[in-house]
Amino acid sequence: MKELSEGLRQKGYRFTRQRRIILEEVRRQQYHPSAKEVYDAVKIRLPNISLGTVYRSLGVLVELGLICKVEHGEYARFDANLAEHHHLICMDCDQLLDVDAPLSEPLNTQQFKARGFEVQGYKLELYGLCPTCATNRSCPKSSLWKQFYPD
Amino acid sequence: MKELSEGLRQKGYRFTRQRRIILEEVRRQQYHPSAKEVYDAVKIRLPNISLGTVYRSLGVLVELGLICKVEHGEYARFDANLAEHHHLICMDCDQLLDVDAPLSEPLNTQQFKARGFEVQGYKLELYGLCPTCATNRSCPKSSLWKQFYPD
DNA sequence: ATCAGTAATAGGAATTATTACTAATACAGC
DNA sequence: GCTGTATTAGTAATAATTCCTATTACTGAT
Repeated sequence: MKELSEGLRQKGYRFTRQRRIILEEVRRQQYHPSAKEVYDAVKIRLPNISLGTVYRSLGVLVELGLICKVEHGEYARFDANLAEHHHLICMDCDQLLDVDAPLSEPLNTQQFKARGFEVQGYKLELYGLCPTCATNRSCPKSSLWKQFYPD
Repeated sequence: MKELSEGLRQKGYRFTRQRRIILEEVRRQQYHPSAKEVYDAVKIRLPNISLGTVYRSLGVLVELGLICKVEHGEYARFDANLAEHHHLICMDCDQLLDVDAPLSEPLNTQQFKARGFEVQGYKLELYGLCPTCATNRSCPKSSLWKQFYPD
């Protein structure tokens, strides 16, 4: 938690119980929680927490670089995984998953300079099948089956 | 417009004036328009068009693969550019721009297979400076200047 | 061309993620 | 502990998108 208190002080922000617990709960979630899901988890420990505080605190944590925000679909999701990784949206179960692997060939961000762009970073979003759905697909009882026998 | 009427027929959808004009207007816009901006443009030609129709039609056009949807920030944007390209969000002027260039080294989507992911496609979002802001940055009256003399 | 069946539309209401507002609270420095 | 002020709780407001329903207008058959 030192990085939180240090980061907050450097920006002139205050170290509050709410901010500490919100960060702890985002870190505890293994799937990317929405603001509402963070709120529900924090509410168990701080029953009077307000949703506005969760939104504001998540914004501060993103600003400090302690979590990142993934905008996909109808609401934003948050992620305490700071290692270089990418995200995959499974086209079968529609889940958002971490792909904890750097690219085998690092992306050359200088290649866009010729066109006048100065690229400083990037986000890579992969589309396909997650390990679970990729495995089930080869099985007759898989999701592929559903197209013949829909619910 | 043949690809529109054909695509609609294949899905069992109808070819309507609204859908045709909405596609024409998205194609005319050179910057990625929001649903509201498409609505405003279409309204000049079809004064009674409703916003709901624009949203529904844009959804159908995405489904047919005639336009793509870029979700970034507070609202979705639409893009009739079907060539392989990426998007850059300028960290200075906050605009979303097309980067009309395929990667110099094509991304190897098979590299994730070892981790169980079957990657079928991807979206690459670049962060940095657009040509205009990158040029202005080297000038004293640039946006960099603003950090010393904020508005 | 006319007709019938039904998908699509117009118009407006409903939904919902996120932000804004304000009085009360609690952190930080002395 | 005291004081100044950032932060919070609670609630209202905002705004993108979707939903609802009577009416309109495509489409395929006559």
